[in-house]
Amino acid sequence: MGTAERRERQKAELRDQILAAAAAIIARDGFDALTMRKIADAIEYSPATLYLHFASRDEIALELVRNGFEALVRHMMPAAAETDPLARVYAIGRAYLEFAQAEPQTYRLIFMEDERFASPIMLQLKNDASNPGDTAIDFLVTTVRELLERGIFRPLPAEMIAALLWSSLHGIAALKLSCSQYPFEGDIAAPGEALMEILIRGLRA
Amino acid sequence: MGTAERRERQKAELRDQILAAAAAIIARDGFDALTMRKIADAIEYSPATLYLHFASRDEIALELVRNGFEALVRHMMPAAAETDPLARVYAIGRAYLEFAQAEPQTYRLIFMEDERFASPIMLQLKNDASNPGDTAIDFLVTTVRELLERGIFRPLPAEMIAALLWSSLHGIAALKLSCSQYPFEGDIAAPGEALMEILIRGLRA
DNA sequence: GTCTATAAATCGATAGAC
DNA sequence: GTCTATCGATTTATAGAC
Repeated sequence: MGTAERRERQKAELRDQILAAAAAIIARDGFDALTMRKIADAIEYSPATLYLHFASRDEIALELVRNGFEALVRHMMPAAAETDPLARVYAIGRAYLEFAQAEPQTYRLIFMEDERFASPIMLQLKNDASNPGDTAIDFLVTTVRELLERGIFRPLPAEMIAALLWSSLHGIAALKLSCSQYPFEGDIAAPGEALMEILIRGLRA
Repeated sequence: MGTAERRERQKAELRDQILAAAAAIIARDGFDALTMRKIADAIEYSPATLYLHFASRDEIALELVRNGFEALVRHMMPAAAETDPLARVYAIGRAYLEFAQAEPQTYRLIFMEDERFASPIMLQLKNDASNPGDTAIDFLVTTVRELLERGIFRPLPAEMIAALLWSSLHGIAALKLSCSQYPFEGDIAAPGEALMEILIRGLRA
């Protein structure tokens, strides 16, 4: 445990502190409220110090999008463990909407903010086949494939079905976050359930 | 035609010029790029002049949201004229997605930007029964009612069905605008069509 | 490493001359 | 009615002292 290691560790710790403070600011006041000064105040360092760990505000934001996306995937993990594929679709959808409501600013940051931040993650999702099953959309595609193989769903492209299921749920979540009073008042779990029922009925063989 | 009338007219004209310039800026660079200075430059007046017609930047934004929403409704009018109710649902959905793609920044401004701007419009939509059939969501609710009365759709609350149809289409549009490459590459008309088919199949009696 | 101090830019909005 | 001039606050990011 030399001096170098301790320094490395402390540096990483401060980096994490920065990210945690930034995440807290976004969670409380939204992405636009994220400024270097506020982060610096929160961790009780000077703004200049932040630039020793991140090149710019955008770099912090991008890291937060990555972390946020991981949190979303983590939140959906239990649902992906459900054995019955049809029940799994429901469970995944429920978990997805739960996350959107529980961490609205994180959800917003990932999917509704600047395309500059969301796109890199999404494109990685599209191109990176290194961790099949570990990404959110793969949960859905895999499950849809299972339902297709069992003849429960009509023969349609699995990726298309998954994309439509996803985007439909996103529609509810996004509308709720952009206009909390209409057309969905209160919790979106019920409309989410109704939507999934309709969609799955429409997809059945 | 006295002097007073001319002055009134000229004042109204300048007001329209301001709104048009603001709309152009948003269409080109998005809502965040809308600043009083840029508007002033565009119409070749000083920033101070803007405050003779609008109290604040927010007031201009709110007016643009109103205008944008009207443009959306106008774009959907032809679809609402379709006689067959089932074909009308498709036509309304198509027109909706068309608008989102044709005027992405307007769509964004209405539904995906600050809730402060969207909500007043949406709440008006919710509470104002003065112009039934003249608002976008009413196009859909009325059509759904027709399909319910004819026994084509299963007996579910018309408002709920309409809200789910709308939010599902919004999901495609919003995802496209926030992440243009994934999961919907290119035009969203095809996935929109596929989604509507699945939904309507799931809604059939 | 961390700070202070500050540059350089941008913003909304206003006061007061004309 | 319109302008000039500017206030006051905000931002990201950096230079240079310690």
